[in-house]
Amino acid sequence: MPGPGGCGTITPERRPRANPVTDSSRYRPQVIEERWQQHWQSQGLARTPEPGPSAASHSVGTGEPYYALSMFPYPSGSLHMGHVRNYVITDVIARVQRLRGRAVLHPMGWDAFGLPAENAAIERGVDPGAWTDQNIGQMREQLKRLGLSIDWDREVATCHADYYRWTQWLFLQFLDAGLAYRSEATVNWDPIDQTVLANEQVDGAGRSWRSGSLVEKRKLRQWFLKITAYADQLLDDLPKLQGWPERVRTMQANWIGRSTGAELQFEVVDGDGAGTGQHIAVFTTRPDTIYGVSYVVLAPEHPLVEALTASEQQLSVQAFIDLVGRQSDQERTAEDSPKRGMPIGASARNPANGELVPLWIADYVLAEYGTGAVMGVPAHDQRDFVFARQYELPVRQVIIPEGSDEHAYEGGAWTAGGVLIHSGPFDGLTCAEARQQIIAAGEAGGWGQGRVQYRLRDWLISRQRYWGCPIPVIHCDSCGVVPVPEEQLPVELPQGVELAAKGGSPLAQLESWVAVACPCCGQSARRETDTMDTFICSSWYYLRYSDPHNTALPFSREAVDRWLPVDQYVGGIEHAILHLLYSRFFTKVLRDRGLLGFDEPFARLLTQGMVQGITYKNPHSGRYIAPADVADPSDPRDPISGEVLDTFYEKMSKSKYNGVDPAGVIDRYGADTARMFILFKAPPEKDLEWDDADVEGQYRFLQRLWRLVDSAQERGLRLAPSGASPSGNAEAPLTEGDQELRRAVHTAIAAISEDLDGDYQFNTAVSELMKLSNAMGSQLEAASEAVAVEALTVLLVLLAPFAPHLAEELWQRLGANPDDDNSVHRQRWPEADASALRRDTVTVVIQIKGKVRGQLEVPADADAATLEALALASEVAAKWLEGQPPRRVIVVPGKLVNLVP
RNA sequence: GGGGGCAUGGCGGAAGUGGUAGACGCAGCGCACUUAAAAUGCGCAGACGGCGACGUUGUGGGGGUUCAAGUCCCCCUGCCCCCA
Repeated sequence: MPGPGGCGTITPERRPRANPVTDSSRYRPQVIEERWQQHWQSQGLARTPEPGPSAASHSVGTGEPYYALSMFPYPSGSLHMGHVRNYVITDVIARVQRLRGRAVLHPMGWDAFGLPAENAAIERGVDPGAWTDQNIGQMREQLKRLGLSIDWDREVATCHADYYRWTQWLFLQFLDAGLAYRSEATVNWDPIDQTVLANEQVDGAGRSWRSGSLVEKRKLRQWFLKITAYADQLLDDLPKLQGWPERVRTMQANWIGRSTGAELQFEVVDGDGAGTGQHIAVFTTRPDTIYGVSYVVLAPEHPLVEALTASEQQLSVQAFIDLVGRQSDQERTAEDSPKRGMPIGASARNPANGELVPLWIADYVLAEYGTGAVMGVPAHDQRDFVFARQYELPVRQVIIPEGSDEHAYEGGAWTAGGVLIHSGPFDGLTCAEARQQIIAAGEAGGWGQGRVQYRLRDWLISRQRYWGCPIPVIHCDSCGVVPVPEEQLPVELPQGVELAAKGGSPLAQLESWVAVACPCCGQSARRETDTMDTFICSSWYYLRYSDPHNTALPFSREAVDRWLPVDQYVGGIEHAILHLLYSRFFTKVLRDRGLLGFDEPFARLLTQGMVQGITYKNPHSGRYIAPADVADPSDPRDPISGEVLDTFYEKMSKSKYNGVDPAGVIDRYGADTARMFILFKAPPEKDLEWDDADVEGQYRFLQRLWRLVDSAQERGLRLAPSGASPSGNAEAPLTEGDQELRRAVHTAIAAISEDLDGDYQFNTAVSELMKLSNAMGSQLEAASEAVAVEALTVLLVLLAPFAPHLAEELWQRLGANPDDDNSVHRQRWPEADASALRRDTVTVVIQIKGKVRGQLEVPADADAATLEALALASEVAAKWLEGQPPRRVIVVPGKLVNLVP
């Protein structure tokens, strides 16, 4: 591949300048990029401006704060293309905002706790902390090669004690607020990783998101955060997030899953039909269908099941419970899976009409949701309908569509609205009316009440793992759960723990660490040995960046309110639910604690698409083939069998051999090419197909820019110190060529400014840069010096956010002095000059009945009547109207004239 | 099953509030430079017809609204995502 080698042995300075085809006119990113990265670092170009008079000396960066944030990475040790895309997007945003005069915070850090470090420790006997720090070091160096304008002075790592000290401090805030509690719970137990998982970490097939093993159910005493207490706020504030993608808001709303309905009490009856005093509470969103109940179903885990099961049913019920226990929630409730259940030999009384209905247990009812019991209304719920058909339970219709007869809908459940029948005093009411009145009747009769139910569960945060943030509490036999006093924070992770042991928390095995005096009574007590879910650590890191060196608090109120909410957050769609919901929850809790003064942490969210690599697969063997082993990409064949391969793009991964290493791309083309390619190839939120040929094309574009500036330099053009606008005047009007070039320049300013405002469209912004470059390529040579210099100045400033190294190099080559800090990155974003965009004549289209038939060059200020007259007089009109006057004429000034015969 | 999104040349993708479809780039073709190639520069390029100026057709398929539809409405097909 003819990549840029950088193999010349003669330094540019020693070459004679006369020959245009010299090494000095070759773009060699390998030489310039590292130099500028070091220079910028020494100049503090990415440093976050602090408020106050000291910063006022410089014109740039003293404006309103702007916070540009990428989702911080897990430090795996190697950067992949998904990271590159994420951080380049955020970097462009940060750089544009600086050029626009904003004071920019653009930080980076590490989501550094988690299982990979612990697994590496077990497999290789290394210290998880040392392993993680080494990875951080590697990744930081890789990131720096991208030329990101990150303020590294604000770097945080969640696994460092100076960070997790405050994670613990914040946990104690939750504890103090009554939002952290311990509870015995059925938990998802991962038998491979030997830990519990949050519901969110179990996939649709009931497998661990990390180990992939089937998750088991276990009862354990666990720590929870009471996110359900904020369910309403988290849902109701979603409409505030207009800068978020609609689908992310929808996903969060679905996840919270608020449903309004009623909790109704069914009294258990004995064999003679007499009440036993025991009640089964069911939750339903359809209290209006209560007269259609034909049975009540309990979750197999429901606490009353054992007591209520008739003795002759004991064996089969127990067998059924065991069977269900092996299924995941998803399997149990999937609509297409068979519903299974059995009667337990007891009955309950319908509180509305006094009827006795049988009690069942079934797999599709979950103990965790609602009350763990539902009323079965086969006529008006599809799952109940399927269940009833299967077990020959009665189906009674109590809702009919308005105006229809009652037998019209027997084929399946009628789940839409209608009018009540067979419902005693409620007959004739609409569903909505009946819901209210039946709830009212229930409240009056003591057998029901309105209730709001959420799909959202409390957040299980306990992990039986070493490499996480220790939960800062102490268990004392006499005082109970005692928070570790603030001044004793951080509770540091101890060294030398045996990590390979299975079956519980590694910390529990280190007696010297566990045994501690109770802070309350001084008696011997024991530390909590669970660590926190790493999602806790990532739920507040964006706050810490505002004040990363604070040793008295996680952040000061002043700093956090100055920088937040984050103006633009950028990251993967995979965090649409968990991380973003948890962060919103944290923000609201901390607001209620008075620690910060805003409701939502992220004003705008950009979810960038995946980076996909070209993937070859043998359709018969199912084997993936590395692109390097495919001899002819236009006819991809298996290198061994010669079979034709399937070709497609898929997310880059090792097992598919379709990954592209960012370091290799930077080595070959430089960071600027990689940045430009990624931004240009696809809109930011869409998946991006990595294509070496397109990368090559992007490199050629940067080379063209290099040559363009090189020849301008040969001509002796230098950047003007003042930057006065060469707009011409009456005595010395601009030539037509100058006007045309200026129009191209200011069109680019307007278009790119538009593309970078709010909704970011980097792909079209880059294409506008290309257009400007094309225009300059043909017109710069003939342009006057003033206009040419303006064009060059604008081109380089517009280029600066995208290809920062090249823009800076060319800026300096055109005469700016790097030593007096005249960086292209400290310039002002240009303003489009409306007078440059003005033109004397414009082309309008002549349509005949909506079809384009010709064009007309007209004065730009021609009014509708003039345009109509010109169009009617045109040859096009003569040809198509055949002498008849048009029935109708539509004129869109500056655009078209439509003649309708 | 529910909710959301998408569908435009050989390919990636452009097209404020309906107003010249295909910007920009990749791949391709032609020309110039070169002994030649690479690189570079210039040009062509939706499809069909025509030597041509042009004409017809064209944004997944079908219908509709409109002077005018990629864009708005209805139906259908396919793909993707989320929730069940």
